[in-house]
Amino acid sequence: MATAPRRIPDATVARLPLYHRGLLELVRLKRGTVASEELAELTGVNAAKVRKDLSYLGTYGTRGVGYDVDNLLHQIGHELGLSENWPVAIVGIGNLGRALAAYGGFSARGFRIAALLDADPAKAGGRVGALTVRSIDDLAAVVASEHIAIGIIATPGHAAQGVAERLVAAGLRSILNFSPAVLVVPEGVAVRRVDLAVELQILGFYQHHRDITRTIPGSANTPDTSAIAGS
Amino acid sequence: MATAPRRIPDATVARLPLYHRGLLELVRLKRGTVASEELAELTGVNAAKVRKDLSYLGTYGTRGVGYDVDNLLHQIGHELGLSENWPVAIVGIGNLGRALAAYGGFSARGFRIAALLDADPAKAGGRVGALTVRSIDDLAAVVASEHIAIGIIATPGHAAQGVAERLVAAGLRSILNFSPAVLVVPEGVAVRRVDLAVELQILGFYQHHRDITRTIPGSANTPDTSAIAGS
DNA sequence: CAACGCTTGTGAAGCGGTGCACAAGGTCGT
DNA sequence: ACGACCTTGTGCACCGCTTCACAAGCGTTG
Repeated sequence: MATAPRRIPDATVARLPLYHRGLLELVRLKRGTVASEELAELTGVNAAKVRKDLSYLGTYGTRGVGYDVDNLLHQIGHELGLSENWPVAIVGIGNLGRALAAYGGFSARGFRIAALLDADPAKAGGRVGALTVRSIDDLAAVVASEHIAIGIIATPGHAAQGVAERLVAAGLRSILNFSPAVLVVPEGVAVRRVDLAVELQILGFYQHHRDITRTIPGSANTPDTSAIAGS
Repeated sequence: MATAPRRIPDATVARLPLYHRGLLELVRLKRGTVASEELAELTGVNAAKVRKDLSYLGTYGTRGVGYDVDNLLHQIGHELGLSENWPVAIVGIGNLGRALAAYGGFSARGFRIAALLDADPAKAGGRVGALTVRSIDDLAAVVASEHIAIGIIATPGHAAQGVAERLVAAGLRSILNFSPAVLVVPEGVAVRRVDLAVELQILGFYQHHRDITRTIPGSANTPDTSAIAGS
């Protein structure tokens, strides 16, 4: 009944969803057990790392056999708090907010879009799928009545900090920020930032430097670009 | 004229876009110079880290004064290959693909959506903003004629690997993958994966564990949650 | 022109994560 | 029942990144 005693490293936490998805795939294929080697290949992770990661959750494997797919899936789901079916609110119903609201991938992975909010009075009252867009002023009421656990910010950058403060004031402690702004929040509030342009810029850097080194045949000793493909 | 001699660590590369955006903000505020301490606060990064990161680019700061905003912005932009104005193709014009196509943030950061592609014949020929959706079968021709440098995959997971292979076959070496699939690509091809559900699941983990430890008053010694807010 | 204050740039220590290599401990066939 | 085989779980060495602390260097002021 006791939770796993060990503290789980952040890097491992970030990979658990990956394993979770891989296991979902294996369930679909009716596979009963899986070896770390196979799960590693499926998720693009080193096999030793897979075993070490899973060992943090407890001893759920069987030596000589592998891991029971159903059981492992359940354990990881439990660790991620997936059974909670977290209600999520999206703030900012522009192009991105609408796309997120319509994205089917969330419900299959333990999340339910429970509310849509926007500051624009013209948008309030409009419908997106099965939900009605509400005013940001109703935030506190919506968070309470829908038991919202996680807030997604999909506003322009200049509005993000203000929205974050209102989310925190409403009691939320988990924020997913799609705006390019860097949020300042009180200690204890978790923020993850996904900046679409940043991802492109990182790719741009490597592309640019590949181009440069290719035009300089002298220094073409390929300094381990495998790290790129591996990331 | 020579490029900075030192190899730039991956972790630093991932932060350069952050600094770049912070500097854009400072330009807007007409600030002439900026100290590492201030840039650190603006980007949520440790000041020593800022200095070390910038030192990889060369010596662009002035002791006792700080960094010249315009110059530093230019240097980082150059390092990121930003002046290239990379032409980008989006494959998969569903909700997410359309939102990405309409996202204004790209053009301001050195990227231009130059082509939209989809496998669904019903979608080909349709218009999104100023662009016409083309068939995925035209991929090679489009990449060549538009000089596409980066491909964005916004298809469902089951189609992603196939699309990736076609992108690589067309000569692309940089892929941004929004599908939940883990792509297998040849060495030398850079892939970055942004899984929206994964980000939520990571938040779910921390939320879940906060809830657990809060209900167990004994172990409430707050083991450095600043790492959460800091990430 | 010299002394002072401020900020950079970096040596070095510390930390977390990775990956190897192997013992421990199962299963399966005979 | 026993031995061969397989896969987990983990100790350990390594590596890259982070962070501190401070000397070096620039501008400014008296």
